[in-house]
Amino acid sequence: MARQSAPVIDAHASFDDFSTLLLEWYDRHHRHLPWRTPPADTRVGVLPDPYRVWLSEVMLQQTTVSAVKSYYEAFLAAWPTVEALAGAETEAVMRAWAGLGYYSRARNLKKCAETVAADHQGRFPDTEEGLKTLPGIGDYTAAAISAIAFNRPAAVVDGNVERVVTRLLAMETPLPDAKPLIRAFVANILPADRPGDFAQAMMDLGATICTPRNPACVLCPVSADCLARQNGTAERFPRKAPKAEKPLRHGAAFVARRGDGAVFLRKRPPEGLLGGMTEMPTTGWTARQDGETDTSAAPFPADWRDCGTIRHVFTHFALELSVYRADIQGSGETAAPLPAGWWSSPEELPGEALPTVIKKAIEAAIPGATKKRQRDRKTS
DNA sequence: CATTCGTGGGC
DNA sequence: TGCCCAAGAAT
Repeated sequence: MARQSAPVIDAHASFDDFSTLLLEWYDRHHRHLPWRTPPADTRVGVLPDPYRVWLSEVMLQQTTVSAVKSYYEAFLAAWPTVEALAGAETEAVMRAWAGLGYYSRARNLKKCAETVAADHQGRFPDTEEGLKTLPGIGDYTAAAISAIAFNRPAAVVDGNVERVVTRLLAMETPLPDAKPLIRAFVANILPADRPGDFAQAMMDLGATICTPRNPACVLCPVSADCLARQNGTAERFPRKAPKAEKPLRHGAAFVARRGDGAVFLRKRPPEGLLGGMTEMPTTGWTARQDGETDTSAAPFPADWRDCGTIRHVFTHFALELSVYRADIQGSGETAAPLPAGWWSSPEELPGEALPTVIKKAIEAAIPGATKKRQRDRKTS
C-alpha cells in the first residue's frame, strides 16, 4: 500500500539517532543470558560461538527465554560442539527435547548438526543465504545467526521487532502483510558497526520495555521517535489478522501397567503432531465422542479401567483425552499379541521422550509415574 | 500462502 | 477461566 511506504521512507531521516540511542540503552540495560556475549566484549570484536548462537536461536523459536534456559544448559553439557551433536543418537536428542514443544525442531537440529559437521567442516555458514539452506533455519534464524555470531548486517525481525517497529511507525497494516515493510525499515536503520548488538537490543527492548501489554514507554530510550507513543496507542500495535477458532477433538489413551510397574509405550510416526515422540497406545485424536466407552479401541483386551479425562490445548486444537489403565498380571503376557512397542520400567519412564500431554495422561493413570524419583524425604 | 506444528506463564 | 503470547519453520 502506498500509504504505508511513505512513512518508511520519511522514517529514515527522522530515525537517524535511533540506533545510537538504542545501543546506548543496550550497553547499560542488556539482559544477561547464558548464550549471549555481552556488549563490552562484542564491541572489542569478541563474538559468541556460532554453535551456541544457533542452538539457542532454534530453542527460542516461539519459546520463552525462561522455558529455554534449562534445556540450553543441558544440551550444551551433553553436546558441547556441533560435532558432538552430530554424533549423538537421534533418540537421545528427542529425550532431551521432551517438554519443549515443536518437536520437528529437534529432528531438524540433529540433521543440521550432521550437515554442518559433514559438509561444512564443522563451521556454520556466515551468510543468511548459506544458513537458510540448513534444516530448521528460516528467515529469522538465518539473520540472527549472521548478525549475532558473525556481526554481519542482517535485518533480524522477530515478534519483538515487529512490535517495536509497528509502534514506532504506528503501522496500520496488519501482520503478516506488514512483514516486508518492517524488514525494510530495519535494514534502513541498521548500524553498520554493531549489527549483532543492534538485533539483540531490539529484542531486549521488545521483551522488557515495549511489551505487548502495559509498555513502559516512560523508560523507553526511543520514545521520542515513537508515533504510537505520541498518539497514546502503543497497545493497539501490532495489528494482526483475526485468528481461527480452535476445534475440540476427542480421543482415548491406554496405559498398560505390568506387575513390576513397567508401562507399555510406543513411538509416534516421525512426521506430524508430536512426530517421533513417545506415547502409550492411543486412538486417533479426531474421533467424535459417542458417549460410550472407548475401550473397544484398546490395543489389546484387558480389564481397562476408567481413569478420567485430561484436557490439553495445542496451537490449533483442544483435546479431551479419556485415559484408561489396565494392570497386566505376570510379565506382560496378554491374551493377544502386543503391538509394536516396549515396556518401560519405573526407573526409565521419567527419562523417555514423553511430550507434556502424554505425561499428563500417564499421571492420570498412575500418579507420580513420570516424575523423576526424589530422594527419600527425611521427616525433619 | 494458509495451515500445521507445543507448551507454560501472565493477566 | 480463557485468551494472548513467546528470538518461527516447513509445507
